[in-house]
Amino acid sequence: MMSEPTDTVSSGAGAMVQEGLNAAQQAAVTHGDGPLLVIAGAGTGKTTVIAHRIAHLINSKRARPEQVLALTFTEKAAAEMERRVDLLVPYGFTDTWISTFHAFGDRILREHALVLGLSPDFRVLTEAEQAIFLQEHLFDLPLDYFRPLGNPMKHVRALLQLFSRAKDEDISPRGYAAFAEQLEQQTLAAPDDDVLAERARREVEIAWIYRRYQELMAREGKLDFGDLMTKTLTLLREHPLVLQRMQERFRYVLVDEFQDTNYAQLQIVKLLAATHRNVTVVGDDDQSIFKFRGASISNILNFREEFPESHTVVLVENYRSTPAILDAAYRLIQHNNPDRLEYREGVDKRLRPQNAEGPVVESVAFQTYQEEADWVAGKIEELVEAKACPPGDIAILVRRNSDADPFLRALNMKGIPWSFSGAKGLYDREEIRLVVSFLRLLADPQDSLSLFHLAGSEIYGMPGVDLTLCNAYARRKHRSLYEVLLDVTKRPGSVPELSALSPEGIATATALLGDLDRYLRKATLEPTGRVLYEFLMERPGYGKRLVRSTSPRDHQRVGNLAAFFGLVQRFGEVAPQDRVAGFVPYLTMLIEAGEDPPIAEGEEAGDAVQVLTLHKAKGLEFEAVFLAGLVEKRFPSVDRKDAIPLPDELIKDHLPSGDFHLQEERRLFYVGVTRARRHLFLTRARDYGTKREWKRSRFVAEALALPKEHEEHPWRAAPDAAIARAAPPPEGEAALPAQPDAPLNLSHYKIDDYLTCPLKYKYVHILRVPVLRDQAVAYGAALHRAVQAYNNRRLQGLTMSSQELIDAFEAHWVNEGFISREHEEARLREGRDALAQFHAFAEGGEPPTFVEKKFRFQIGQDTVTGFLDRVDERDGEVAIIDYKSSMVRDQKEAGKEARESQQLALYALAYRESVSRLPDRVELHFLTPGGVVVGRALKAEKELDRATDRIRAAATGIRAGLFQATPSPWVCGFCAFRTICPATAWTGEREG
DNA sequence: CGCTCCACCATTTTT
DNA sequence: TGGTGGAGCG
Repeated sequence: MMSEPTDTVSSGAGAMVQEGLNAAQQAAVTHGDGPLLVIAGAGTGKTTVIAHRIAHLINSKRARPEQVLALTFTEKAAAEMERRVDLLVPYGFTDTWISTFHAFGDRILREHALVLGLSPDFRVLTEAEQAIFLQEHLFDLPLDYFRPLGNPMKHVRALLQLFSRAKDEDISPRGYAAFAEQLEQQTLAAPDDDVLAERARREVEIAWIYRRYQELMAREGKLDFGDLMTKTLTLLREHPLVLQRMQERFRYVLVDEFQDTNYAQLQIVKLLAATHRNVTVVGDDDQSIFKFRGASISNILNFREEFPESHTVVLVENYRSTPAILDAAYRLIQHNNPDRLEYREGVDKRLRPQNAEGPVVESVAFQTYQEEADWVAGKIEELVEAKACPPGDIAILVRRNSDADPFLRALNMKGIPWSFSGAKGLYDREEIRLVVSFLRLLADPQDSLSLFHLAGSEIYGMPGVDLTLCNAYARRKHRSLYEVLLDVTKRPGSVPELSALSPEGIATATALLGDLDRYLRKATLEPTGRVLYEFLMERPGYGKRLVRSTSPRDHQRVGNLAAFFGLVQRFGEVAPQDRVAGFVPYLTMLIEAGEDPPIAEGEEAGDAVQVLTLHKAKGLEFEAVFLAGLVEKRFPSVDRKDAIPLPDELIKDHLPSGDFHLQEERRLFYVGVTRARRHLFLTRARDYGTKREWKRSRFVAEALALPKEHEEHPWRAAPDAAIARAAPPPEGEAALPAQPDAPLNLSHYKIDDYLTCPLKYKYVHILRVPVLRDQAVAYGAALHRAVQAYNNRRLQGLTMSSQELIDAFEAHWVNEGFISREHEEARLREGRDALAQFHAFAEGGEPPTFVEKKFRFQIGQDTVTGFLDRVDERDGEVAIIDYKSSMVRDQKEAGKEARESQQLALYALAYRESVSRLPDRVELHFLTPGGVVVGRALKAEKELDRATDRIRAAATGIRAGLFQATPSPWVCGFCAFRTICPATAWTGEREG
């Protein structure tokens, strides 16, 4: 072991690089050996200090460039650091390691891959790729609870997130298993504790999955981002020689944003510095805002315990903000005491303003969020016109990406350029969806949904009437749209029903099929990228048109298409053979796995108002900052746990007191406030488009020392806003001609679809756009048919054996939409089990009175029709029964579903309409492999009235031709039309 | 004061 | 579709 160098550098050394530094900064820069904690408040020159310190170590010959290791979190921060150091060191320092933690891990793991038994060209998977990996191995994994057959992918992302969190905390599969076993032991001691037993079962399952996941990944030479940290740690721990070489090599270790490090990263730093102890960490506990991704604030709070001999430098001279802004920040953050370094360690962290006093911090409230946004946009206009600051030096900071929308609209109205960092959603751009539909068609010409989309798109522009006619015909005849278009174009007159097609429509279809034919041939021979390129640039030349356009909007579309080409290229790099037929399923999996690449930057991003989330604003500064949407429940937000939380017992970051979540939100607010140099506005509204009245965020009061807000008059919706909301859509494809007198034929599904989303109704019931049936629907249908057959037999006084029942189920089985053969088989087994259970259950009961009873009744001029699965009339009691193939936890939940079922309410109404008597009860029979679970409920006049209202509402809308989409994340997430739906597509600008 | 039901509203981000 | 928190009831 080499001996530790002693601190022999005189105080004058390195004076060259210290010009312009204050005393504290100088102390940090010129600190000799041993651990150093730099507590750097916002705007106190944190990056300057690290850069100068690195330069100082090199220039003073304390260390050679290659002996310095500086670790950051983001590529951006690493690049900035490198640039700054470059300016300070007179000669090249290419050997200095300035990189992110992950890049560091990646590099040394590749260097030492063989020691660890890794392939040196291991591949690091993105999140979406991880999900695909798990999907492919889903049935190689020991899953039960976490792989519901109705939706096997349900927990995949949550599991991956959990594994990632486990790696943050340096928990190996073995460590997880030990924890799960311990829980199991506890259940032995408390056999009556059902909750504990359930928990133990799940944790054991997770531990198994975690272990298998790691094994499978290793076998295929794949790592995830978390592995870059944990495997590095393993390398350092289990290979003393490697560790020793590292310690000798990196004589000085510096860590930026130390409050963001997770437990595993701290362990790496500790190991690297274990012998020489030359570790400098720079951070600010008050700016720790990444707990959700593993940041362990105790790393910085407890640094002095880990390194008792450490020196501490506190940077408090703030060169950024006015005194008023710093006052507000300080008042606010003190509410996090006592869980702050300042309080715990007794240091004074209060920022000392170096700037002159500026305008006061303004807090403004509005009635509606539109007014709030308009005011912000107006104020920005003022600032820009008064030359107080250019647009690019102004920021609107929001808590969530979705809060940005009204502000972007308001900025649009005033023609102020903006750049929104949350602009994800490449796949939702219309130009991307079009090329995706094109590729899908090449992979499967029978994909009528894609053909429908492409034919009606701006590329081909087939007249809507023609397209609808062809589509409806195809549906009626159970043929694909492709086949129908072939007939219509190749054999004119062969389809008498379609003789009304316009010549224009036929010409368009001919062109489209011609192109398809050409590209279908190419697609088998040439790589994906080339086929796509020709489609865009040659025939029909959609891309060429965009490239030649002068509109900035089209330029952005071109940028998006270029980004998409990048994805195609990445596929080409990994695919054994790069063809469209392989690319399409890969892309489908990527999209389903939730990959969501950002869209191309707009033109004027250079000098545009920056709209950002607070998290993204960290490390930035602006002349003027608007903190918007400052109301309780938004900011501070409500605490939401991870889908599968990492057990508390396994988390190392433990703090003595306080409301963790609230403290973190407060730090986020603190980060926001301290971004501002001169102008700071705190805005909010009382109405954010929901029923409730939103209250002022407590943080506003804390920052400005305001008294408790007294309640003014209760809020009322501005009448014009209410009218605007209720008004029909101005125009566009969502509206069809109103047919005021047409009687409608409705069903439960039609009503439900319309009320879920009118545009969905239009797709399903008017345009009849074909979609692939979900496997859950196919499963349910087969189950229903079998039960129906059984009930019919019983009705006739006959019997049906369990085996016959299962045979009927298998006869109706359709292999559709399963993610693998194993999935299909498991699902078949589940169905057989459910039916065996049903058989036992039903054999013990009386036969039904009616099976598949048809009903029909009138509401106004409209007819409602449908079938009742089963009706039992016995001893003067009437029960309406509906069978469900979905899962249900217990009787209680089944009862709840029955109570809330709109379908059963409609059925009860139908029954009363036909026999003038209410059914005594309605029942849902859930057919689960564990047994039949029955939920019972009453449907009284109140529920029937509600059902009638729903029928009327749907009928009115349909009659009026109103088919405007009502998009919302959770409805669209299940909708089969989301890939072609214009309501979720971005065609370009946002409109007001 | 505690429980249950019902209405309401659906993060944050890096590698 | 699911968790949360407020309101209302016992």
